[in-house]
Amino acid sequence: MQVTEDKIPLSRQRLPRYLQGDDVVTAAQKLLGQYLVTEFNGKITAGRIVETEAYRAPEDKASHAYNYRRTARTEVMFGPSGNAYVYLCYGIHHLFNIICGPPGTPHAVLIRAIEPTHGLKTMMDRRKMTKLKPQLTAGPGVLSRALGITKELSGVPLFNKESMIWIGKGERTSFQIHSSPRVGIDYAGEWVDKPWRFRIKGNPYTSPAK
DNA sequence: ACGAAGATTGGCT
DNA sequence: GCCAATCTTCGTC
Repeated sequence: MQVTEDKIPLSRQRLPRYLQGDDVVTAAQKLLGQYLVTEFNGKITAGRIVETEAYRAPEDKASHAYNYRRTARTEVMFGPSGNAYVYLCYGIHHLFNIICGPPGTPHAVLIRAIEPTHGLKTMMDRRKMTKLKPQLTAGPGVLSRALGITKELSGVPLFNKESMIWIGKGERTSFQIHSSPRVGIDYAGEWVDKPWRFRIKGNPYTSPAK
């Protein structure tokens, strides 16, 4: 598998308007094709976002912030849009979200998969992999591990000049978006069926279908 | 080669 | 007690 590095711009950007409005479903689609980038100890790792899910609290039962539920964990979702929300799943996996919506509205977009583009060797070291395979970053838990993202980063701004993590502007390329129901939320009643999972059609780095 | 099944931990109600 | 993603192991083709 060949991946071309370095040609792709990873430049930081200012907080886009679509993250501040109340349409988190559109925001989840607009984030496809952009780059999720981290830099720790001078090591840059990045990948193109190829799969997302929208979470629309307070109405959305599948969200941790359903019905404005505030806990130590969810508190950052009530903070500024454009910040990170990172939580622990199964006590092991750190799942990365981008906070969206008008002030006080706890919308979020979960990043479910990226296509690795920069720092492949560093990512494979972190994942203890010797051969490049899609499972390097195809899945919300493994992508965080590859990029070095942990819940310590929950609440940090993604659109300022200094963060160790940011959203790099993607080049304008055309692709088809495939939408389907979200996964792992069987308890969420009527919200189970909303087609709020978005993926770049045909991309091999999207997480396994269910 | 591929799929199903089982084991695993922390945050919440 | 309920919720969740991934790795490993063990079938079957």
